[in-house]
Amino acid sequence: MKIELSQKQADAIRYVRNWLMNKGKTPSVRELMTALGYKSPRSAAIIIEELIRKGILKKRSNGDLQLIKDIDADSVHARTVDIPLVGMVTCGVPIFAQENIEGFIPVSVSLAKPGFKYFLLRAKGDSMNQAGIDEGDLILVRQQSVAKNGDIVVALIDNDAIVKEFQHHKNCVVLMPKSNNKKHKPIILTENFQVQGVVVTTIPNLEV
Amino acid sequence: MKIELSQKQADAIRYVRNWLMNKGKTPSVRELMTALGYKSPRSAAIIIEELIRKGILKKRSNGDLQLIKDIDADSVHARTVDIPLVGMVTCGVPIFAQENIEGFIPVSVSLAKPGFKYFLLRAKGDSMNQAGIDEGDLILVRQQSVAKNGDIVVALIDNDAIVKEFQHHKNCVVLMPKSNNKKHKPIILTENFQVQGVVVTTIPNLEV
DNA sequence: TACAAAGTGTATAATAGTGTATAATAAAAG
DNA sequence: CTTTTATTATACACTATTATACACTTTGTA
Repeated sequence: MKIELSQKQADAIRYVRNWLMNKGKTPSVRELMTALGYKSPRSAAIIIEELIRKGILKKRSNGDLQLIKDIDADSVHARTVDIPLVGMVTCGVPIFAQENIEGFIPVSVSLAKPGFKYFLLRAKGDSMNQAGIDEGDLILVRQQSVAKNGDIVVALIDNDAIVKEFQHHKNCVVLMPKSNNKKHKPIILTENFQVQGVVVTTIPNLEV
Repeated sequence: MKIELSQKQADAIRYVRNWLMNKGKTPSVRELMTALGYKSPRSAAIIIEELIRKGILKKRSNGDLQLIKDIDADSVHARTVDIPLVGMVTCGVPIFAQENIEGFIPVSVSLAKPGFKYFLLRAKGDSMNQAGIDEGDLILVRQQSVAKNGDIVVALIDNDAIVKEFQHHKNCVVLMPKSNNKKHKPIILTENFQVQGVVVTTIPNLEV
């Protein structure tokens, strides 16, 4: 199924995706306006309406946008798969639920191997900079609920997605930070919590 | 039944929980304000109003807040509370005094249950290695002044935090070492000494 | 007891940002 | 030319946040 796109609409999609990758959220109407060279918010709003009508964008309940499908994926790059970018993790909701997914980013199949389930996460804070993960990086995570000692895992703690080193001891599990910054503490847990996945690789933030 | 929470609201809940755990009361509007990074009490008040509306907080007759239901600790999302790490115990100073606390470490609420007061202690020496406590281990201690026979208790003797097995006899209390090292002797005390707490669990050799 | 200081919850108005809608204008097409 | 389309300037309603003020309680001190 081919979708007809105007030049401006294609630009808008690319812009939304880049904004999503670099800032972790979709742009506002006025931000899209200036990015596309318009001088009125109405112009950008019309582009958005069209893309929603074509099923590429969606409007969430809170008003934010959501990038449903990536238009490059089915046309140009055959050797990529669309991996969901998980934003704010909503309380009590599976990490792959619709409301957690900000959009889809094409990732090379040499990283995201067929047969496994992956998601992308945006790193915040510097608690993992010793492990090569800096603020704003995108983290490619393979979904699995088991981990072995030394794995860098993603876990949901206190309504936040935490990325730390997994250490299983006799009675408990400790999630260790890999920062040299003393302010980052380990987290001590019982065994009855769920690991969301293990980090495969990180994609450095292109911006800055 | 799921409750939609914004990030700020989730932060607020965690903050209230920790405040409750460590200070025995809920924070004031302005304390929550600074904790959440706001600059106006109105902003924190709105968060509180929302959480009251969602049935998570409640306002008592005297105006204090009350944490009605913490989001149920299911297997996916682990909840934590910040437990003070007590370093060197200073002479004559209560164990929870500011000068004794090195920092706070998040511990799962399934280990540190709300309603009790806990602290973490670093084990030194090998007097408890038979009981699975080695040098450098972190010990999670529930604060209480009574103990029953067989409990591993923390007691302050001669300005030192001692971890030993509690045994109450007719006229005296004996603190038994559990080491196979002969140099560690039992300590015989009269009843007028203070038990600081009982050991809940130990975390092997955590470098913080 | 009286007073002052600090901390409390609450309320108001102002600001900045948001999405959206209207009517006027400019460009393109018939 | 007229008609249609795209774009503009502008306004409106809404939300989040801010600075600030007010009335009240507690607390220590003179």
